[in-house]
Amino acid sequence: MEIPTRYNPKSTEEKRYTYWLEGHYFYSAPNDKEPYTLVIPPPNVTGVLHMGHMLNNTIQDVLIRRARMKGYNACWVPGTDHASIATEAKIVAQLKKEGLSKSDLSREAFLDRAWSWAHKHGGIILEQLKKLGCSCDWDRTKFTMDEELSQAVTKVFVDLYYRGLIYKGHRMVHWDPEAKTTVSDEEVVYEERQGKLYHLKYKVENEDIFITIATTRPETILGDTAVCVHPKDERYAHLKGKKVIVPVVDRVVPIIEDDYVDRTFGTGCLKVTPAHDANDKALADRHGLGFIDIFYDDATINEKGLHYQGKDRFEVRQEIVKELQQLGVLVKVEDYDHKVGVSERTKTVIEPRLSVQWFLKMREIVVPALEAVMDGTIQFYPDKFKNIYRYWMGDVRDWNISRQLWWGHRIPVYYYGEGWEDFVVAETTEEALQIAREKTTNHDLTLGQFRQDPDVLDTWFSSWIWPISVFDGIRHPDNREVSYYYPTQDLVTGPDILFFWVARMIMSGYAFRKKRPFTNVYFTGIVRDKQRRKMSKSLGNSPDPIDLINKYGADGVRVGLLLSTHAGNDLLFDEHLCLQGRNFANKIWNAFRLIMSWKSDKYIETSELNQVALEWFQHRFHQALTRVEKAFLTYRISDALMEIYKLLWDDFCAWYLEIIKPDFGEILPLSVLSKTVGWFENILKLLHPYMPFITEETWQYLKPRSVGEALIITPWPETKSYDAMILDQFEKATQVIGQVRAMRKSQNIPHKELLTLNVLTKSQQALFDPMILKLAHLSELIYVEEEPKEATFSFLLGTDEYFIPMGQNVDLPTEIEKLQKELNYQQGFLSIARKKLSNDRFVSSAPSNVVISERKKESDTLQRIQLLEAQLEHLSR
RNA sequence: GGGCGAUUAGCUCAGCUUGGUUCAGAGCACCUGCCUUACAAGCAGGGGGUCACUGGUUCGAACCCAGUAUCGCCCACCA
Repeated sequence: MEIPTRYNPKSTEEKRYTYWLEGHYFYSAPNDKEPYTLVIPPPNVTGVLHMGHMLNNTIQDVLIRRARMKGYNACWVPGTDHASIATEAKIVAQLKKEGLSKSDLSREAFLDRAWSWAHKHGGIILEQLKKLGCSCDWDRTKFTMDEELSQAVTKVFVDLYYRGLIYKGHRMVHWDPEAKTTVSDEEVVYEERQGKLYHLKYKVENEDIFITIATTRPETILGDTAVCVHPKDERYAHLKGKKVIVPVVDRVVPIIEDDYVDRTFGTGCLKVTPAHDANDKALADRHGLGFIDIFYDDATINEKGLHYQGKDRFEVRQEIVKELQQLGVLVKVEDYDHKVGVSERTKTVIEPRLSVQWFLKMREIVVPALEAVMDGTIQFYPDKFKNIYRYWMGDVRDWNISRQLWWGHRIPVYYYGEGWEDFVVAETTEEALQIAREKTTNHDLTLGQFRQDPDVLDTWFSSWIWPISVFDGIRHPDNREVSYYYPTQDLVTGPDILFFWVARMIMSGYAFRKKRPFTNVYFTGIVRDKQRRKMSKSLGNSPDPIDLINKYGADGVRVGLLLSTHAGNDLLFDEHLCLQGRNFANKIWNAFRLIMSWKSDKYIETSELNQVALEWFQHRFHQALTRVEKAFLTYRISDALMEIYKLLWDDFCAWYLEIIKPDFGEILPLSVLSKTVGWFENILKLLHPYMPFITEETWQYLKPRSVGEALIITPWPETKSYDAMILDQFEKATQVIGQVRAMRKSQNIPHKELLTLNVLTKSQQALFDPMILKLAHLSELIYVEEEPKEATFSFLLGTDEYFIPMGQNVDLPTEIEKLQKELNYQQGFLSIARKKLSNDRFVSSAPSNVVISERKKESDTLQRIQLLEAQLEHLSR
């Protein structure tokens, strides 16, 4: 095989991904091995891969590949989410382009369109994940609206209904007038908006006095059913029990008193619009008031709004202010900034509205879910999210699960009477009919008299059971798959869906399997640009991930993303990171080429130098591996990568390969070459989860491999203990080399001129001397008893002193200055140590080992000062 | 309004749980010199930080405590 001089990511990636697919390496089925399971956070079926997905799925792929190599039965389940409201919005937008609206189509025709859209776009994002290298078991690909998963959703609804946890309620809900549906509390986001506070005066009935209220939404006076003051407010004491006339509509409404009112805000008097404000509704309930709904479902004013009927709420706001002014009741207008709730999906201002909806009771279901996270049964990384979780779980309100949409799981409720009062809940219409017949004792009841609830369920009502439903564990709780794979191991997701998804999966896990759905949750950060702006389509600051892959290679992009990601920290993405990843891939490729270029012969004897190098690298490798394992224990995935990065680049390439690199024309002993290949292979193993393509590619070139020897399934190296002393000695040897190199540089001594190094030491450690000789270009290294007589350059390491004979053109002043600087530093250091030691309280209070080490510092420093002074004197002569 | 977290080199972050390890580490960026026969997507060398601020505890504080400032996040019905 010809090895290309340059690594070619594109051809390699296509070739290797096909190779893995054909080898069925991603495939998983229950067996005797211990499972390691991941379920993908299902992206929206119509979505396109963005940087957040890239990060999230790269992390999952690292985890699953590592688990696979560690011998687990690794299973990563991919899939997509139907994303009820988001997808429906896209279809509606598509219709709009054709001049159609949703109501122009029948439900069936609309769903046909949605399905064809889903089929057309559904595969795109998964194909993109393949480009990234994701090793999902594609045979298991699931969609939340698959028949099997849809039945699970229905079963869960029915089950919870009969457990008394789902109920139908007339409540104040969040209404999205754009999508014309309710949304849950979590789907409302609050945005700071500049607004106005309007002061309006209402005339008191039969009297010539007025009361002034303050409101940000003057259009809602059309629905006023009272005004309210604080019972202890002296200013309004004389108005007790009286009535006022609402301007424009001329409705007579009572003045009520409630200590809910903040006397210091506005005028201390507020208007009550129970149909369009949750607080007002609560007030109205306490005081037995009625409510007047003034909106159609698109938030235009309905017939209650007189001449405003048919106009949009914001338009009406402008117009009614003018009318109020003309009526002379607009007292003043103040600027007022406040938070406005908008729909997460459509960004439309949410309209609080009274409506009949389906709710899931949260009180009970939350209990085991909260406990599991608090007692560590489920671990969050980083754990600061525990607090946030606890706070939210502590006062979560019932979950509004019904949506006035068509795309989604239709609510399994069947009405058989005239209105919406008589209904049955069942998994199938047949079952429903049977129940209804028994309930009504009307055995002539027919399917024709049945109407299924028109609403669908919140998207999250299907994804909250995802870890169970992908293994069909709802319909068949004891099936082999779910028994084997559930609970899953890790969940990797963004903190933005902590409440939407993570919390609810934990609830459903306990509600339906009495077990946690996963053991660990790794929260990724949000991918931002360098200015810390969230990456988004509208800002145009988000690179196309596929472009990046084409430019830097999938491995390069993966490394770029992972190098700077710390759990829970936002990732400030910069293309430069990918460049670093690509350069790293290049480094691997060149190390590989170098090794492949070496000739070997089994009859050549291993030199002392090579033995030393091999000895050291073994310890260094196991030190790195130990650190990698430790980092993974706490999901410090970027730390682990950096450790391997340095192992390959600094230790393997810069030191090890340089040490054993044969001189021109030399041939390596076979045993050295094969051991070198072995260490390189070990590094490839550690690197494989991060950079699957280039590692598999080089792995396959290194040796002929059978199907069972693919890197992707090669066992992960065993951690062994290592000798820190040897690593220290090596470290010291590298410092000697560095000092000699620096000396050469400052004195312009060419590499070709071999030098002699004299060492004056108390602690002779000659193990790495051969390496020093080679890499510092020395002719010899001599241990001496005392300082050489002739003038030399010198440097200190610890208490060892090194001397190099001076050549011809010596730059003495530079040398003297350097020594002087060092001397000053040492003297400063000495004074710090002495200051401590002269403090009686330090000597008496500090632990003895600290005092001893301080004494050693003092004596060592003194010794160094003496050496430096002697050198200086020597040179100054 | 309530709560949580952060503030360490130009940038992104470790270190803080258990205060003392030769006066703080990494990667990137930067500076200097090198196209040396794996790699200029590289090699060798180098500079750079009163650990946000103010107090306190202690023989000793980046680390523990209190306060201040700035930033970020989550929650919340003040019209």
